[in-house]
Amino acid sequence: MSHDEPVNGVPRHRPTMRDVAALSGVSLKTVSRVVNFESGVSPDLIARVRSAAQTLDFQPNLTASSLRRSDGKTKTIGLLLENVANPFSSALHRAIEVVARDRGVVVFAGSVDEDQTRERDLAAAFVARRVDGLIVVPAGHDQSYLATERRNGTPMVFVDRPPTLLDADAVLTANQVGSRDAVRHLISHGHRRIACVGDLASISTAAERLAGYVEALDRADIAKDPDLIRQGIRSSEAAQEAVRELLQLPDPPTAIFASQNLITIGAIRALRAASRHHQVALVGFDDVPLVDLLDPGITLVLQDVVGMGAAAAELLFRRLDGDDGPTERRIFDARLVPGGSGEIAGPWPTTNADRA
Amino acid sequence: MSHDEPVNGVPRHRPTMRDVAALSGVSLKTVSRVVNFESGVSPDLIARVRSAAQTLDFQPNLTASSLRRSDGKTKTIGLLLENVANPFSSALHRAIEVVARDRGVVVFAGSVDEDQTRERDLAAAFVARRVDGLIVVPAGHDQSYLATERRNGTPMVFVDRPPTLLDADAVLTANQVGSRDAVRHLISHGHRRIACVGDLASISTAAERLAGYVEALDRADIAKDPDLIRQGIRSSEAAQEAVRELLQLPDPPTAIFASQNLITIGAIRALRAASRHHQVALVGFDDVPLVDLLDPGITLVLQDVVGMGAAAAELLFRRLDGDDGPTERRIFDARLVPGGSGEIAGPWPTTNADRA
DNA sequence: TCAACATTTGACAACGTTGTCAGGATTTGT
DNA sequence: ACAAATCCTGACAACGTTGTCAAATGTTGA
Repeated sequence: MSHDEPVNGVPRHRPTMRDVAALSGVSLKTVSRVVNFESGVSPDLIARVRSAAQTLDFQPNLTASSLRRSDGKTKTIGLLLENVANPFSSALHRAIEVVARDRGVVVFAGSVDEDQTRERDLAAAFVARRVDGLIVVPAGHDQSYLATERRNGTPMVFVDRPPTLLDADAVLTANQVGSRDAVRHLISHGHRRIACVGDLASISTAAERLAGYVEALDRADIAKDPDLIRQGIRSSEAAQEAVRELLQLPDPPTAIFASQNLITIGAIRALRAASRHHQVALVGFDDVPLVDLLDPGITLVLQDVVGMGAAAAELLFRRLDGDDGPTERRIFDARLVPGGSGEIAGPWPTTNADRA
Repeated sequence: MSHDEPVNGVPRHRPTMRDVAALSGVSLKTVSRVVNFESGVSPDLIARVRSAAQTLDFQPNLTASSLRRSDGKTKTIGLLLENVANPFSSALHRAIEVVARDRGVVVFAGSVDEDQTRERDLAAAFVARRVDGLIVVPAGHDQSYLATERRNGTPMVFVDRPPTLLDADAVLTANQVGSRDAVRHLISHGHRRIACVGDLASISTAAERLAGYVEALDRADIAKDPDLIRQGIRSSEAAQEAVRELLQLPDPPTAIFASQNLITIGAIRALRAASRHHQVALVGFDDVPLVDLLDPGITLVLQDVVGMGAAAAELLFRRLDGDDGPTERRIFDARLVPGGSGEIAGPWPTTNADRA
């Protein structure tokens, strides 16, 4: 007796439609029809199939189904994040999941860790599993490896950073405008020696935020001091060290613009360690949890992460629904939220140019 | 001419092994052999197949492959979290991903939102896609719906909360011991009127933490005052309100045990709003970001989330590798980390029973 | 009563891949 | 030079499902 032989009607392997068909005495195709709620099956057979499916606890195999189906859809999307555990990524993940859930679509999520190779490998792993679409926060500077996949008809939406060497939809933050506003805010509170601490210049968001800083200084006719511009900061520890050094300059900054959340955290620690947190102004780009509980509260430039995630998912599903219009680029504003640290007055006259 | 007719050798649909075989002039099976690095193919054919695969940009279809393969593995696991965006969940996710990545396994992640129906639906969605295994932070109190799936051979590991009405592996925190230690810590710092603010009593972790609180009071012969025990708190806002009310009691608590991170945050806000944060002691269970920057810093009981995630993934993969020993239950200690708020002295004599 | 039609059902092939097996080519031993 | 062994390759079926089509049944109209 084979180990697959049914034991009093119950197969020893995971039941298939074939088993349900055998138990209910109908053809395979009829089971398929019942399972897929197709019309034109007699109530009698529907009942028999349902009952057989129930006793066997039959669960349709969606992978086999999507292999055979003409649309080939797996009801699955792939999400490439910087790191599933960081708050920006996981908020995005959540927003996307909510939209996907309504459509019965489940989400593969993975961390790219700012590593180009990981990005390609992960995308390939998702494609190998035939996801219906991809949402990507890219790490590398060349997404041309996705070109064939795009031609094969897989929709993809980029979030936070635009695709490079590939034409695809993107949902972005107005980084430069947000940063310019942040720095203008500091200027309007009497600062002119303003430091900018940022991530790798090769990351597009970091570059745009630096550009916003530069733009604000230029408009206010403030000379840029290279000593006050620290880029390539990869961690909150590095940021803390960078700010510590800034504070020890002969002519230290009276205000700091931190272009990313980990950097903001490092800056807070450095200012506290030097007991300068009530003297040196600070504005950070991107959310930092619980800053409202700090003293002073931290002034932040907030991105609409949830809105961006929802927009990316909706755009992706619109493409899946057949929209093949030209690629879109949706830009979300970043909003300055005063918290205290950004309103510490500097030595120069204050202006109300904030909303000029 | 059909739309699938190859145009100068390049098929108009996503290329399959059949296309690669046609272009390289070998059989389908030989392509399969080359793609899977099977031995016994002549170097000449290997080269021809490789080159054809390259020109067509052939990507093997893993879903078809796992359907046909004898082991049926999809190299995919499903992860049911409370909410992908909360720090506990996403740290777990991350730790699991790291282990899975090494094995070429990708991760479906979804939020259960403390909703029993969502839990079942999400598990069913993962099973329908034939994940190789499941890691579950359960919401409901009956996982018997997974029994057939277990019998079908899908390994599953529960994390943070044990499965109910189902025998399966679990990775848990010693909640009661951790909470008892937290409350004992408060007692040793001179507190006897200690409030306990917790989540729904129906959540096993919340119940265990309450039990730890009770145990500590009992051991110290402190009478339990029902007014000081607030359960069923579902959000940081609710916690803030609950603590506000506690502080207005005729005989208010001198210390608070917050049995979960959102509750800790609510408690911090309430204490600050009442300007009692330097008078009323606070210990929170579970991590809260940036609490070391607060004044006072917050004393926390920390779980080893990363260790738990890694352990869960390793246990799952051991099962996938064929280990069919009895179900295991791994318990991780929770560690009290003094931060300041838990060491605020109470009106009663202090003891050094902390590590009795 | 019988053709024409509508309804319900099932046989069969196919989705893209891999397991089984047999056949042909090549090598080895004598 | 021939049998036996070895190596390489491909034909075919199968994984669990759905699309296509034809057969079987029942119903209607004249």
